Amino acid sequence: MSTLTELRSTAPWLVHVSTDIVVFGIWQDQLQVLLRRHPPRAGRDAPWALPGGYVGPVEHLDRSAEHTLAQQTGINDVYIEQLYTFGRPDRHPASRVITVAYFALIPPQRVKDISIRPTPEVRWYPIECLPVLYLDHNEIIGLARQRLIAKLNYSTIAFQLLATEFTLSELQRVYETIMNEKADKRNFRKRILALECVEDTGKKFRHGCHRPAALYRQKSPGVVQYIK
Amino acid sequence: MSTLTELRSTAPWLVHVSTDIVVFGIWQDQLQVLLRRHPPRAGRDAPWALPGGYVGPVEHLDRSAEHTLAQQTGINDVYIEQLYTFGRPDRHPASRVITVAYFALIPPQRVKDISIRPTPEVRWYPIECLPVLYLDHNEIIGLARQRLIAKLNYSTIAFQLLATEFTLSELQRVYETIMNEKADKRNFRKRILALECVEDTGKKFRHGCHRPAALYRQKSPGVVQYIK
DNA sequence: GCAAAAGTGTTGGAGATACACCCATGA
DNA sequence: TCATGGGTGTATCTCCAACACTTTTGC
Repeated sequence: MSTLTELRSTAPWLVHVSTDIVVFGIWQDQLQVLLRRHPPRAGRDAPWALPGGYVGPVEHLDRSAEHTLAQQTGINDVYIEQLYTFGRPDRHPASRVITVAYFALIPPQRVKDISIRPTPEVRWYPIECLPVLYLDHNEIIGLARQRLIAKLNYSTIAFQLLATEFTLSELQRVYETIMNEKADKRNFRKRILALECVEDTGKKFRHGCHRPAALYRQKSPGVVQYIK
Repeated sequence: MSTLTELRSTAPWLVHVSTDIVVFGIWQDQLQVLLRRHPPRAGRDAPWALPGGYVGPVEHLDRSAEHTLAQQTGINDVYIEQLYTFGRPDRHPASRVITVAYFALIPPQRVKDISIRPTPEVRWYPIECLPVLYLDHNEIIGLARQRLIAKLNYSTIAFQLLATEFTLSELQRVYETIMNEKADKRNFRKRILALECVEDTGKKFRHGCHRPAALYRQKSPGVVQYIK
C-alpha cells in the first residue's frame, strides 16, 4: 500500500471548496453565459471566469452558490441546480480547490438588465464566442450546456428562460436556440399543448406590425417537471 | 451584508472532503448495496455505512473513490460515475465534511465472491431492507437508485451488472429487478437487438433441465452508450 | 413424457413527422 | 396593400405494447 494511500485513509486532509455557477440566459436569439473578471477590479489583464467563490464554514453548498451569484452579479431567486464536482488535484495553481459547479437559468428581463448595462466586471458572452476562461471553466460550461440540452427533452426546464407570461413562439425560439435547430411550428405547439402544463392567459402580446400573439403561462409557475 | 457573507467571500475556508460510493450488484434477483461498518473494527455497535473516505491532498476525486473502494472492499476496475455532492453544513457531527458521492456497478461473479463470504466488516444488503445508515447515507443511496433507474432507460448501463457474456434472459432480469416490474420477453428482446449493441457469441449456456440459452456479448465491451 | 426456461411474429394504437395556407396587425 | 409573424389540420409513418405457442433440454 502506497504512502499516499496511508495518508488519505488516516488523515482527514483539508481542502478549499468553491462553487462556480454557469448562468444561462437567452438574448438576441443566442444562448449567453454570464462571466466576471477574476479577480475583480484587476482590469483587462484578468481572465474572464464563472461567478463563484469559496464555501463558507456553515453554509449549505446550494446556499453558497445562490449567495455567491447574488453577491457578484445581483442575480437572486432564479432556477439553479447542482451540475458536477470538479476535482483534478492540479486544477488550481496555488492550492487544492475542489469546485462544485451549478447552473442557473435567467429570464429575459434580467438578462436584458445586465446586457444593456455591462460593466467592466460582469458581462454576457454568447456561448459560441467564449474567450479562454480561468482554470477549467470552459470545460464546466461545456458540461452545463450538455445537461441543459438533455433536460430540454425530458423536463419543462425551458420555461425558466422565459418571463411568467410568454408566447408559444418565444418558447419555440428558446428550444431552437439551445438545440441549434429549427422546429416545425405546428408540431411544436401540439407537443407543448399536449403536456398540459401551460394555459392561455387570454391576454395578447402586440409586438410588431402583424397579428398579436396569445400569452401563455405555466399552470404551476416555477415548477420544473419531468415529462415522457 | 452579513458577517457570514464577509467570511465566505474573503476567507478561503478549509473543509474536509470525502467520497462515498454506492456499490450496486444483483444477487438472488434483488438489487443489493455494499455496506461496511463505520468505523471499521468497532463491532456490532458501529452503524453500517457506504464505503468511503477522505480525499487525499493530490488525489483526483475519481481516483479517490476508486481507491477507497478497492481498499475497503477489494473491488477495483469496475464501472463508476459521480453522482452528486452532499454538503449540508450539519451533515457530520464533528466537523464540516462535504462528500462527493459516486455509484458503481459490479458484475455477478464479484457480487457472489463477497456474498458467500461476508465479513463482520463488509456485506451486501438488499436495497429493500437497508438498516439505518451512518449520516445521510440512506439519502445518498436513494438518489443513486433514482439515477440507476433513469439511466437504464437511456443508456446501455445495464451491461455493467452482467458478466462479459450473458443471456438475454439474464439481461431482462437485471431490468426487471431494478425497475421492479415485469417485462414482456418478446418485446424486450426486440428492443435490445434493435440497439445493435450486442452480438451472439455462438456459445450456449446450459443451466438446468431445459433448453440452453444463447450467450451474447456487448459489441463494444465496457462501453456505456446513450440511446434513443 | 413432463417440467422448465428458451425462443419466436403479427397486429393495432399512439404519438411523431411532414407539409401549406389564411389571419391580424402596423406602416 | 403589403410585409410580418401568428395561428391552424390532415395524412402518413414509426415505434411500442399486447399477446400464445413451439423448442430443447435434464430428469
